[in-house]
Amino acid sequence: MSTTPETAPKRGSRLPRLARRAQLLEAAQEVFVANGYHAAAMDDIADRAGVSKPVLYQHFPGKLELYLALLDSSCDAIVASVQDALKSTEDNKLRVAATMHAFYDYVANAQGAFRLVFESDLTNEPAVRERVDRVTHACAEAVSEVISADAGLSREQSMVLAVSLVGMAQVSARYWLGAGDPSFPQQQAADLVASLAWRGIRGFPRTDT
Amino acid sequence: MSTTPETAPKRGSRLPRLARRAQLLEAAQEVFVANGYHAAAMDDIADRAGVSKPVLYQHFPGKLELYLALLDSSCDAIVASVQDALKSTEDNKLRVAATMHAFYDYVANAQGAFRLVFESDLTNEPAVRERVDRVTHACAEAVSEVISADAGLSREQSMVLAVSLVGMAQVSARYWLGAGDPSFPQQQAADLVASLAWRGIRGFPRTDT
DNA sequence: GGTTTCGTGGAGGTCAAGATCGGCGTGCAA
DNA sequence: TTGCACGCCGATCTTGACCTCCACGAAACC
Repeated sequence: MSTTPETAPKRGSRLPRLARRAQLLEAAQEVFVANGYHAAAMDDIADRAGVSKPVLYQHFPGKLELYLALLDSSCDAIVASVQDALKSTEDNKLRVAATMHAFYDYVANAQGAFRLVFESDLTNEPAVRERVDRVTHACAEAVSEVISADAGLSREQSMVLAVSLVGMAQVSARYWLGAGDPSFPQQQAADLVASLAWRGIRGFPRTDT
Repeated sequence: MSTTPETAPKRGSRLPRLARRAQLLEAAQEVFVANGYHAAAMDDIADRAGVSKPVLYQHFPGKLELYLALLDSSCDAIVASVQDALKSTEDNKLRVAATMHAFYDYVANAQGAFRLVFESDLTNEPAVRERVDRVTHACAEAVSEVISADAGLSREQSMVLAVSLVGMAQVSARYWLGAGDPSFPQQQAADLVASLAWRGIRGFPRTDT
């Protein structure tokens, strides 16, 4: 009848509010990444954090807000990473490589946070859709500025090219991660795709065959 | 305007089994495309088809099976389209262009069936994940054969490049469709991205700067 | 050391959505 | 004309997940 008298590792320990919130966010990210939004239950998140559900609801108004908090972090992370990569040099070839590596780093690390952005199962929710689209748009816009500055293309044209490069990075990085081939390391894959991107984009708008 | 010009779905009219099934599939595709899997209710699908829910369950065992039937059609369509495009010529530059146009055609037409493949919100379901991954894999493999035949790269390398090109086509086509800019027609966008892809992939494995 | 306060925990309400049963009407055959 | 068979519909059930209510215990303060 009585619960285990000896103190469980985390069960029952009181934490400062911010620490508790951080712990809840971490637990929620693990569950959302592993199961997606719909298959993730608030019970699972609370259990994973070692607390009960009311505690969760004292920190977040609902499941959607909890998800959006994590999604915002993930979106900000990848966008900032890409922007930093683009600002890291003035050599466009190195820029392409740095940006490609930024995508691969993000996919390979960040505890799978990329799944929240690139594999969300809540894209019908307008708030989610808006954030996910914003990531592609922001990354592409940063790339597009570099393209249009050097190539003299129209805004729509350079945006389509930029989105193409972003899609290339995003899809290939996810494929590389899913393949999980240890004989094909991250650096090598990212460099290969970066060379593909650079060969494609350099020299625009030359139209030779 | 409704996209059903002639079929008069009168409430209470009896249809042959196959015709009814086709009608149900069409209605289900509209609802799934518009709302995604989770937000789509079986009631909505039945209403859209002008029948009641029991009829739906007499044709399909459950919601998942109905979805998978549609998903299979969409997957087969895009894979076949890409394979046809690759077989349509022996000139690799034209191959790239034809394949890119295949993606753009698929996204622009097919009543939004591409959403089932590229924007599914049921990727946590293994059966769905398997089919969606299979599309990218099959398309990339077809592209990869052409690449490795001409470039002498390893299988893993040519697959990563092929997946990159597929991702480029897929993401840029969806972006172009979402932008909905009438002054930037499909043909022009597809050609632009095709030229990006061709500049990138031609001449591999040259490694000059 | 006692009291007060606040956070925690288990048990429960509510509701939406997938999945199913008793009437009903139509068309065919005798 | 009339009985029969078959497919369709309204109404219902159940499940599962999000979201709160009543006891307990630990910390803080005088």
